[in-house]
Amino acid sequence: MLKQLSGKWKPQIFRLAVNGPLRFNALLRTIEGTNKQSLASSLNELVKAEYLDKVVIRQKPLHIEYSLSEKGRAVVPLFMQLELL
Amino acid sequence: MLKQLSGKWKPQIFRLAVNGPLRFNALLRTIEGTNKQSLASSLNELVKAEYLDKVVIRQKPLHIEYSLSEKGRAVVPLFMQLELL
DNA sequence: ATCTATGGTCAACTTTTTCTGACTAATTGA
DNA sequence: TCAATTAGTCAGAAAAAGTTGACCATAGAT
Repeated sequence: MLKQLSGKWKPQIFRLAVNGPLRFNALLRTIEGTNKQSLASSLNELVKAEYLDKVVIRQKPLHIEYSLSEKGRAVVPLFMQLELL
Repeated sequence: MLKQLSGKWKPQIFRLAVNGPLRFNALLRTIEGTNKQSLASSLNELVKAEYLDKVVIRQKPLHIEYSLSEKGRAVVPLFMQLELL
């Protein structure tokens, strides 16, 4: 579990995901110091571990959204408590 | 926070610490596949992050005990919940 | 005095993780 | 048609984490 969420960028991705769906290039711009490769593998791992859902949005600019899955949302309140300690 | 508890051996150390004070060589024997160096730096980091207290026991066989600090004990119930997800 | 147990440290090496730069491929706008 | 935005992949380099084996110092038992 800790292993699934550990990594240099996963915590930040997780935090941002709480505020709504994420898009690849938006993350790349908002998370300072990161890079495509790391971001891509972090996102893939979070999807594989079922914390995030990856959805292709077939609209105006065809794009992809990463949003918290049910499992992902379940972990949020616990994390918030951990952060208060 | 996740960073402070991530590492190959820290989760196991933490789990064992819940059952009572830990001793260096005992850990080295009970955690399979580990080694002095990794154990030493994991313990030091956990002490630095104040999850563990390091206490020198001045008794029969003078030794050192690592036990959960208040902060460490506070995290335990949250971890138990996380593991149920 | 020597051996064992305590709890380490140190330098060098290996493995894993992260970063960099080049490249791809589909879609959209001018 | 050309350029930009979307979302990546790939190979190699660099950095971080983990492992190994040698060594050290104290204390207790033989």
